[in-house]
Amino acid sequence: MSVRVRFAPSPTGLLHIGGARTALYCHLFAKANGGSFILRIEDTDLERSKREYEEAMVEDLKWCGLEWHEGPGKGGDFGPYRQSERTEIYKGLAEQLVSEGKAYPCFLTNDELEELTEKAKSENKAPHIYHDKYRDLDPAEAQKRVAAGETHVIRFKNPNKKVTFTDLVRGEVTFPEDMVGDFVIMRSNGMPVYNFCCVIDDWKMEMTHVMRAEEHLNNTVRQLLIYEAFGAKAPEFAHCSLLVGEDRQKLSKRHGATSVVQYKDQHFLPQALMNYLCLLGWSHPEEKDIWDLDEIVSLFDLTRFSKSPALYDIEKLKHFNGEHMRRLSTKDLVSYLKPTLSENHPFHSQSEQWQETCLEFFKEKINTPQELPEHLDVLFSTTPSESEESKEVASWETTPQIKEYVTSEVKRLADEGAEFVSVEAFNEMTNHCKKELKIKGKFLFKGLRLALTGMAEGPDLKVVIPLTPMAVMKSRLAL
RNA sequence: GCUCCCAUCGUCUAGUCUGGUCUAGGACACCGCCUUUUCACGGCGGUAACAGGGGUUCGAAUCCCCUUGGGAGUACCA
Repeated sequence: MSVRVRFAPSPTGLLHIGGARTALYCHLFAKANGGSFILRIEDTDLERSKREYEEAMVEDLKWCGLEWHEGPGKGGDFGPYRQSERTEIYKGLAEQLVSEGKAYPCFLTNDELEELTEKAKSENKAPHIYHDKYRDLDPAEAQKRVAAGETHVIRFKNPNKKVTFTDLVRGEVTFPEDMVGDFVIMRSNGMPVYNFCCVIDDWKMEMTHVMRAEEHLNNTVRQLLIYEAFGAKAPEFAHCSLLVGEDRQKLSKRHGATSVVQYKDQHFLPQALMNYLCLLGWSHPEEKDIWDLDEIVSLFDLTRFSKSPALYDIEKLKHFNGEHMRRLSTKDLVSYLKPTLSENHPFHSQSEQWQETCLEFFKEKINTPQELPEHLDVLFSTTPSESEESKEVASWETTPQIKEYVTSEVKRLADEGAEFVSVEAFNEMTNHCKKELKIKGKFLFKGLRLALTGMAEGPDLKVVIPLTPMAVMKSRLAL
């Protein structure tokens, strides 16, 4: 039987970094095994689920490069893929359980429920211990009350047995018999509850593996019980570690930028995000750290998962982004970085050739597009630096000599129609200062730098000067 | 409270299953040196970890137990 795994988000918000990682693992696992990756929308929470969130998630997933084989809008043999469109299936199956005596209607009101929970707590017992009041109500009587339209939920009649299963990343896990009690499977509004519809769908959609985050580990006991009630074969489970923030708590909005779309908006490279996320809980067999997804699919397997939670660190993500950016071809590099610059940035008015040379040079100095503009200042800024160092260089008696000379030289070149000061021209200036003005060492180079760029430090002048537009040069020299 | 999970540098991790080759390896960050007119890049190097305690064993980061610590769950959220 071929592998089938699903990513099943709830459209109650934007795609989260943690969700993206889970989706990535599912995608990779399916691909590594020649199986199918399915997208299923878990929108049974009517109040919180929004179609716009679903649409945004689809977009973000696509941006991540995680394509799926079956899902809403895409089709497949096991649809519909939106739980809100499958309520009849759940309803029928819930009724089946009731008729088999494996589930029962419960008429507890919210107030009663709360009271019972408080009572259990005050007695230091599990909160759910008294929720089974209607467990043994005569089925005929229950049926009558349901038919009369009395508000009710459907509870699962827990056989109260110890549950053991083998998790693909955690090994054997055992839960005690009294862990969950008679839990709700159908809400009073007729919608199923997560643990119920999740099982139905994984079963009916013939999932072979369920990969999800550790927060769901405890849910597995309920789900296993339901599979058993239907006599259905449960899929294999793999619970991967949680992603945590600085405070070691589950990563959430309050930890800052945790939505995928924020990284998209900040122009991170999706391949860098995926690469980094993948390594947060999974390790490459040869400890390689920079790669594209398709380079590791054949290597991807469940045995290399870490069991402990991983801390999400944006600084390291930036490093990954830098590495991936440097792997881009010149053409891709330009089309990646160019749109990140503001529309009126002087970069855009330069030639294609110039842009390529420029970015090939500056890519070494940055990890993210945000860092680019400040580096570009050395080519475009006409505001001289006011740092201590600049003041010192300006105070040297050789500096005015250099400035006077290069000013006349640049003027001559400009008058001749040169658009840039070429490397050759720059070298000639340097030699002139050296031979005729007898200036050398740091007095020469720092003086030249200050005169030509207005700054005391920066990248190699031989690269920077030929890239500086003549108009900028003239402005700096007050020509 | 109860249940479950987890535990190697500040962080992500390799090594744990199949004890010895681990005076614990790599990466991010940090620091230093080299190169460079400067900064960056690069190269080289450095600081830094097996939570604690008991076992088992000739030998334990690796196996067992306890303690401690952290996390998750305990909903008519998923």
